[in-house]
Amino acid sequence: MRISTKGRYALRLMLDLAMNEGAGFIPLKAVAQRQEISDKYLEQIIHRLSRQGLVESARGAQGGYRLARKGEEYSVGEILRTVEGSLAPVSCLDCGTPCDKFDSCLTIGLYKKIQDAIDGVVDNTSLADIINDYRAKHS
Amino acid sequence: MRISTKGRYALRLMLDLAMNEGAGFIPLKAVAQRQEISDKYLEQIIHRLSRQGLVESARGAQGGYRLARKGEEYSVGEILRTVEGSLAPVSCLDCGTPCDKFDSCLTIGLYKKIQDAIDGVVDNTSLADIINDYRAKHS
DNA sequence: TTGAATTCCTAGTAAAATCATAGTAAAATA
DNA sequence: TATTTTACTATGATTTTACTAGGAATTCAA
Repeated sequence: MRISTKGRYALRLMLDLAMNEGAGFIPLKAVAQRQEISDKYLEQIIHRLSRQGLVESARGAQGGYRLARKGEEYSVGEILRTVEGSLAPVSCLDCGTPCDKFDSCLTIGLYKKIQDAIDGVVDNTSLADIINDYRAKHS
Repeated sequence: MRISTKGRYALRLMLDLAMNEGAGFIPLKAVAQRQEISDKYLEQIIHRLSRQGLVESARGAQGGYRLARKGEEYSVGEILRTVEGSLAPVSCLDCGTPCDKFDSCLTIGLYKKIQDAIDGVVDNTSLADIINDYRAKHS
């Protein structure tokens, strides 16, 4: 039930961009240094976020990335799903096409509840929420 | 965020034993056949459950396994943790010893919420709950 | 007492996933 | 034109997952 580094790095990356909102395009290397993450690995991760339109990019000198929207308009769930693929605890819940034993499956109800519980958190927490919580705690 | 086969098989195994409560010791092969799971793999899984006292075993002919308690006295969380080790979404939440960046970590609060959400489901669902829900739905 | 059934325990192993690293192409800027 | 930066693909190491194999120990029944 672990969130992979991909997901965790994506979150830290997006939070870093959110905290630097308004500073224009930020080169990925700067984020990588601040977050102490391999910049080449971060590159792969942000690539997905970029293709899905979660961040905007600018090539070349003075280029970099920035959020496409405001921090409060990103849910953690959207970010995690973009890089991790799915947060479902079992694959049957993934694509809507149930497995062949769906009707006789004792456990599917439990897994749905787990999924709903996770979704309830990640879909109702925004990047801004996280930053605000943190600032409130450290002031 | 997937529950591994180990966890899912353990659940099905325990549910199978729960549904056969009162039938004495049940050989693992019977469970394996009913659940269509490799009996050798199940053996490994139940071994952990057995060492932790979740099931009782009897060796030799007419031997097998049975629940150590009643179905309503097992939470799904206990079973999953026994075989999977931990349900925490990140390792920092595992052993209580926080990582070195704990205080400056923006995201730990989020991960705690996710963990609490998952725990809220699995620690408040018993084997008997699952069976009752299923029977209610299929009557 | 022998044989069958069954748990107990340890190793090994193939495939998949994870976590990167490397290198090159393309674009933008100064 | 040189430098900076993203875009994209390929590759590799390590770890985890999901099993498989085999034999020892135990129990029961004939």
